[in-house]
Amino acid sequence: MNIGQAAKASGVSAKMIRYYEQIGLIPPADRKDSGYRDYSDADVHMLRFIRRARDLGFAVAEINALLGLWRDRSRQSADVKRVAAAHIEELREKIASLQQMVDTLQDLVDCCAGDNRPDCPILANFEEAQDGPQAAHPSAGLKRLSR
Amino acid sequence: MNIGQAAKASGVSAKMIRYYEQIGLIPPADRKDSGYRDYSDADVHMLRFIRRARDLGFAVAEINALLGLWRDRSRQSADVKRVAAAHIEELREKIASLQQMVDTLQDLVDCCAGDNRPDCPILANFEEAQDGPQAAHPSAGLKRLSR
DNA sequence: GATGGGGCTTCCCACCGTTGGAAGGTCAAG
DNA sequence: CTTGACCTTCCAACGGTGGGAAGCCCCATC
Repeated sequence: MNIGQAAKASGVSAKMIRYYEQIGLIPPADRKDSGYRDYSDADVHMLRFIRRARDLGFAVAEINALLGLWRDRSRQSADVKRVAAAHIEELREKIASLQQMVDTLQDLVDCCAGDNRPDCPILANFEEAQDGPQAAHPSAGLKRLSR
Repeated sequence: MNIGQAAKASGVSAKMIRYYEQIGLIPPADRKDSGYRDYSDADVHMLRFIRRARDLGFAVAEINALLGLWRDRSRQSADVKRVAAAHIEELREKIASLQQMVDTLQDLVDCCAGDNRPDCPILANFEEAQDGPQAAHPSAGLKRLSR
């Protein structure tokens, strides 16, 4: 199976499949004599797994952990649950931070006449507001996975 | 005033100040004979404005628009309001998408025993789930601002 | 057998915002 | 004069994804 077929079957673009291979998230694909990558149904299955995890917002490094658990038939579901719960927590924090922005902005917007006069509490706030929260950023990067 | 002072006073890092200048979000700073950038209180004021806007999640392109309105003494508050409202909408969509992930994941986590056995509904779902939503992506990039 | 078209290969570049570092010039205090 | 803190420019990286060029491969059709 060529990379294009695997892409269609898994929902992961050919570009991303090559990228995942490059960073070591997935093992190097077999090659045909022509040099073309050759994918099995099992490979596609794995790609679908990855796609699902990405759709749920897992970062590549987290997916790497999940893939490890997935392949490990003697895993403990507690480990999977822990990874998922941690991710939920990250998502909730992101949501809270975004929601905070929305609340602040909505207050400002509600105070703004929104007419043809120049006076605007939104701009006024932007001018005057003191040092903000400068939201802690996540970091936790992956440089190169396994291998 | 050196860039370091301006950074401290505005809450925008020196690195970012140079970057904002480079992409044209802010005009090139005056230079002293030494070649050092020289900032006025007005410059710092503008940087604080930018910082506030970034803290509220505005993208650089949006800040560019806001800065234009800020400088325009004959602006109409309706224009500002429109930009802010549009941004709120973006934020809400992002939140909704994140919340959707949380909901799905929470259901899965709730179903997971989280013990020492390998059976895990989370992994099972990742294996089986059909084609997901593949969330529409925002795009709308800034290549180079003004000038 | 030749030609064409579509898929595959690798490679580099872009996005966005931010941080880090290297190599060198400047400034102020000791 | 030396030291150290600051400034300058340039280059690279991070996450993940898409775009495109140059060249090879495979298959079908003439």
